[in-house]
Amino acid sequence: MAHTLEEIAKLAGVSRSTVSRVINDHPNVRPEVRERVWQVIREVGYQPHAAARSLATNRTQVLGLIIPQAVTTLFTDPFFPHLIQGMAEACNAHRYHLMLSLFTGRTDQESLYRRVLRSGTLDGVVVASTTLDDPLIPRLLQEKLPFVSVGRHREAAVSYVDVDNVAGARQAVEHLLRQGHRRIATVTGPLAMMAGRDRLEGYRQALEARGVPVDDALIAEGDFTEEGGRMAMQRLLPHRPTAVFVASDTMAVGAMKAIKEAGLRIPEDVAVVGFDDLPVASIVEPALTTVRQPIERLGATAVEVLIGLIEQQAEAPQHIILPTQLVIRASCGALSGSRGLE
Amino acid sequence: MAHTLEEIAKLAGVSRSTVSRVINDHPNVRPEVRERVWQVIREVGYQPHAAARSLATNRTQVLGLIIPQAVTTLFTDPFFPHLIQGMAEACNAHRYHLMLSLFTGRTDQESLYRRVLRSGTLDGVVVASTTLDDPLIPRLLQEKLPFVSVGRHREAAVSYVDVDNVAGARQAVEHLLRQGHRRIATVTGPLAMMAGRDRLEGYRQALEARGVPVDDALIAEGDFTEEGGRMAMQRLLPHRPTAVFVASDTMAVGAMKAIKEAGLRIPEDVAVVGFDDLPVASIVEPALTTVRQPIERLGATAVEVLIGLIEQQAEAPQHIILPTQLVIRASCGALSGSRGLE
DNA sequence: TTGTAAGCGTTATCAT
DNA sequence: ATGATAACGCTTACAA
Repeated sequence: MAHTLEEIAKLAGVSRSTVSRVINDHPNVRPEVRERVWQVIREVGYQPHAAARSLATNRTQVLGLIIPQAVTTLFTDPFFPHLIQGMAEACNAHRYHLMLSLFTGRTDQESLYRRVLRSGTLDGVVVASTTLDDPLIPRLLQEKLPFVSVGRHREAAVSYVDVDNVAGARQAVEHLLRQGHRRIATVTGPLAMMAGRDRLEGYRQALEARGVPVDDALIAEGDFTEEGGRMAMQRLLPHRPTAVFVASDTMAVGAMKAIKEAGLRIPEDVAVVGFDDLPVASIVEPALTTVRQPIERLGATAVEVLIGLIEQQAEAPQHIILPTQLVIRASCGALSGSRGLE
Repeated sequence: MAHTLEEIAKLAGVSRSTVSRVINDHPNVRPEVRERVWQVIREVGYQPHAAARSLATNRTQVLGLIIPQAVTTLFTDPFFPHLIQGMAEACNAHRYHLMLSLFTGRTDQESLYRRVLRSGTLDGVVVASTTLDDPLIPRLLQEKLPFVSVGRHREAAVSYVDVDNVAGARQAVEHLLRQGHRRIATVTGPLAMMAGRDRLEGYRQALEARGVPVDDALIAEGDFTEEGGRMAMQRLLPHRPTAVFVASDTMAVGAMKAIKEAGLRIPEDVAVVGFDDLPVASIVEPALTTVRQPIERLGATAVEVLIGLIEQQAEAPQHIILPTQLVIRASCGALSGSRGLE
C-alpha cells in the first residue's frame, strides 16, 4: 500500500535519487526518464512520506494557528471561522497544511507551547487576538520561529496583518456626527487588546476633529461578548447619549438589548453603530449599521505573509493594514432620516 | 538551540538509548539515572524532534478534521466552531494535535486527498457533515486510515458519533402537537445529508404516532442556510400551516423572516421551532424554541472514539448517539399559553 | 545525466 | 540496567 522511493526506483529502473529529483522538479533529468518515473508514480499512487521528507529537509509544510487561552470562549464569535476559512484557502493554494492550537482551559500551557513550538512540527505560526502583554509574543520572538500576528502589535519586531481599526472607528463616529449627534458614547473592546485601543482612538479622533469634547463618562469598556456589551451599555445610559459606537457587532447586540430594556427606541432615542459586519448585523432589529472588515482576506494575507517569511522572500517585520468599509443600515437613523438632523 | 538526544546523552553521561527510555517512560532505568537525565532535559529545554520520532514510530500524534468542499460555505455556521472547540479540548487532553483540512473551492481535490491521507501525516481523521454519497467515505475506508464521521452514515463499516436527530425532531413536533397544532409544516435540511433525513423522519414519526396524516405539501427542503430557510418557508405559507418545525436555527431565522414578511405573527399565526440552539436562537424575536444538541461534546467524543481506534483499544465500527434536549422559548407559543389549545 | 552514500533524530533489537 | 547498532524514508553532496 504505502510505497517508498526505493520501490518506485526499482519499478522505473532508476536510482532512488533520480526519483527524488523527479518528484522535486530538479533539472538534470532526461525528459524520457522523468516521464517514465512519473508514470510509475501515478500507477502505484505513490506519495512521499511526510515525516521522512521533513526529517531530511527540516521543513514540514505545516503552519500553525495559535489562539491563546483567554479567547477560546470567543471562538464562538464568527470572526474566527472566517479567519480560518481565509487561512485554509491560502494554505491550500500554497500547498501548506494548517494546524490548529487552541489553548483551552485546562491545558498545561507550558507543555503545549513546547510541543507546538519546539518540536519542529511547524514551519511558522499565525497568532490571533493576543492581548498586549501576551507572553506568547516574546516567546515566539525568542524561538526564532517565523510568525505573523493577526492584529497590530506594539513590539516593532512583530510582523502583523490588521485592518485599519482607527480609520474604521473614525468613519463610524464621523457618520454619527454628520447625523447631528453630539453626545456620542462608545462601548470599547478590551483595552488590553490593540483592536480595543485602536477603535477607541478612532472614536477620539473623530470627536476631536469636530471639536466635540471627549467625555469619559461616555466611554465604557466591554469584553467583546454580548453580555459585556449589555452591561457596558447599562452603565452608559444614565449619561443620556443620543448615539453609541460599539466596538463589535456581538457587543452591539447586547447593547441594543440594554437600550430596549430601558424602554428606549433605536435609532430614535439612541442610534447604534457596530463593528465587524457579522451575519447577525442584518438579523437584529433594527438592522445594524456597522464597519465591515475583510476577515477572510485578513486570514489569507496572514498566511501569505508568513509563507514569505518562511521561504525568505521577505524579511521580518512585515506590517500590513487592510481597509474597512462603513455599511449603513437602519440602526443609525441615517436611512429614515427621521431625526431630521442632517 | 534545538538539541538532540545525542547531546542530552552526552551531558547526562549516558547513552542515547537511555535518554530515549527516560523520555518514553520505559521501565528498566535506574531511578537516579532517570532523574539526572530529566534534570538535563529540563535545563536545556530539550524537546524531541517530531518528524524523527514519527519516522521511527510511524505515528504522528496528529488527527485531521476534514470538511468536504460542499460545506465550506457553511463553515460560517457556529456549528463548526463549537465542534472544533470540543475536538481541540479532547486533543489537548490526550496530547494529540489537530490539523484542519477544508476542501475550499478551487482546491484540486485529488491532490489534496493524497497529500492529506497518504503522506502519513495523520494518525486518524474526523470527517464532518458529509453527504450520503460523499466519495470521501469509500476513499477513507479503502485507505484503511482510522476515521470517525460526525454524523451517522448508512455504510455499516463507518464509525460515527451523532446526536439523536430522530428523537430530537420527534420531541420538537410532539411539543407542537401538544399545543394543539395539526397543520404542522417542516423545513428540512438537505435530504442528501443524514441529519436532514433523520430530522424529517422524526417529524414523520411524531405525526404518525398521533394519527395526523403527513402532507407532502407541508414539507419543503432547505439547505441549512438562512436564505434557504426563507425560501422554503415562502413555499410553505400558501398551505396555511399553523406551526413549522425548521431543521436548523440558521434556517429558522430565514423562515421567521418569511413569516413576518407575509404579515403573519409568531407564534400567534405560525409557531416556530428550530434545531441546534445556536446563540442566535435567543437573539431573534421572539426567542426561538429549539432542540439543543451538545455540539462540543460531539466533537470531543469523536476525537476520543478516534483515538480509541488508533490505539487499538477498540475495534471499528463504533456507533455513538448523544441525546438532545428541547429548549422552550417564546416562538412556539407555549410560554404565553395564548393559543389556549393545551 | 545518473548513481552511491552519508546524513536527518528518533526508536527498537540485541548483546552485554 | 545500559549501550551499540540497525532501521525508518527521504534529500543532497559528491563521484562517476
